[in-house]
Amino acid sequence: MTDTPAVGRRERKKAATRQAIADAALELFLEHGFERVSVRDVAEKADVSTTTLFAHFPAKEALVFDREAEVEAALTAAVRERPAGQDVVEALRAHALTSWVRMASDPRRDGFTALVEQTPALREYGERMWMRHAGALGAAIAAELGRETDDLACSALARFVLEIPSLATGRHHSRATVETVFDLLIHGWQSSRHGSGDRPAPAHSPKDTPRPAK
Amino acid sequence: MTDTPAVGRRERKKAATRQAIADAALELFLEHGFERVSVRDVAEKADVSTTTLFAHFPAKEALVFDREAEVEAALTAAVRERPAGQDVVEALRAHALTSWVRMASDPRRDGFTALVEQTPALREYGERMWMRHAGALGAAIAAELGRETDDLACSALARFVLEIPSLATGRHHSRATVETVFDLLIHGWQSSRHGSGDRPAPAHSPKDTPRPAK
DNA sequence: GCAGAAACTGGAATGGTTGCACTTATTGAC
DNA sequence: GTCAATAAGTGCAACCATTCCAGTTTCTGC
Repeated sequence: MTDTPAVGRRERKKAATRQAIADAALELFLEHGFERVSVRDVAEKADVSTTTLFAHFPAKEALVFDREAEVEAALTAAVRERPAGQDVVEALRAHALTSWVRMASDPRRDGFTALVEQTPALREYGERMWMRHAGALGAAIAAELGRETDDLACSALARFVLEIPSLATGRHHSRATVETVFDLLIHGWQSSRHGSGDRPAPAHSPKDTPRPAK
Repeated sequence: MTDTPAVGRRERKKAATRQAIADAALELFLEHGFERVSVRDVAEKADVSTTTLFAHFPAKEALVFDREAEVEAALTAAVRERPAGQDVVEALRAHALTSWVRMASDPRRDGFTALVEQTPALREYGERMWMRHAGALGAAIAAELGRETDDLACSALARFVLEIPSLATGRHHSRATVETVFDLLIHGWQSSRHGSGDRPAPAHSPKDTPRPAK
């Protein structure tokens, strides 16, 4: 009785419908597998028409990744509202470590993670999902640095950072992955010639034909 | 009558069929647009069944990008057969400049380029296509450097390099794009604070507190 | 209240993709 | 040459995601 918090009944119902669809989808996918469940099944279980389902989600794969909007908001917020004096890249690293690594190691998400990693269509969709945010992130970075909105270096940095989740899948130590890739981004490939690295000639090299040119 | 070059009639015919399909597809797409041509149309024009079409290409979009295999081969060859003493990254930059930039500016490809850029499904498929080579390229780099096949830095480098074509689309000076991104990759973000860039702080803060630690 | 917008519905159509049972062509071995 | 094995191709029907359409119901602002 106390609050009419500016969100009307309509909006609430819409959100509820959306949530019902996403919940139904995840449950069915987890139980039977993504490709063995049709969108009609999902719509059925959520008690809506398939038309409605597609009014809320642009594709079957999107049913699994609700939350895109929030993820992008968090991403740009991480650079825009970073602690005073903090480097943009540093802010991104911090965000990656707190948000992504934490999420990856949350046991409640194990089923979800397994589902995505075992379903090619979902892995692919997930990777593209990250890249869809590259524009927004690049623009945010550029804005912070006072460069043109489509500044190449900023766009590139955004894309590279957003490759990290994809690079991390299938690797055990996701924290170390984040750290390593950020080191590479900050200091460049040049400095990454650690111990074992970059003396292509000495060890085994029959592969150095002195002058092929072309 | 002189050569039986180890490729039998069967293989030749198969290749011919594949080519006929790709040719028919490109011609129809260029004339009517990608989405207004159905795979059945393409099959029809190439005088094969749609079943056969899908035996040669895994998806409608793939009809446009035949040549994937060659592209990947060229990519790994670029690092494997680079001039003696040349850095791996240098070899990749050279490859990018000669192969990609040249291709982008070839007027014979204008129609093709326009088709891809104007069709979201094709742009997307094209971007994913590059990333599909990341595994092979990363492995090739790792092999050259004597690291583990799935070495993180190598995988990351491969992916970052393969982002370049996508970053370059829509930008005028594709050569400059390649150069800039390689500079970023080699020397790192730290060094990319060029002239116009890095004094966004006037308003709220000097953002380089050297040690916020963690 | 009421008009208009927005959410939702049911069903049919479109079109990419796959499965199946079958024919035809090529090959390698005898 | 003959033949069996195999790969390429066929035609068709089915599947399913996605969209279109023509409504109906439900909110919202006035």
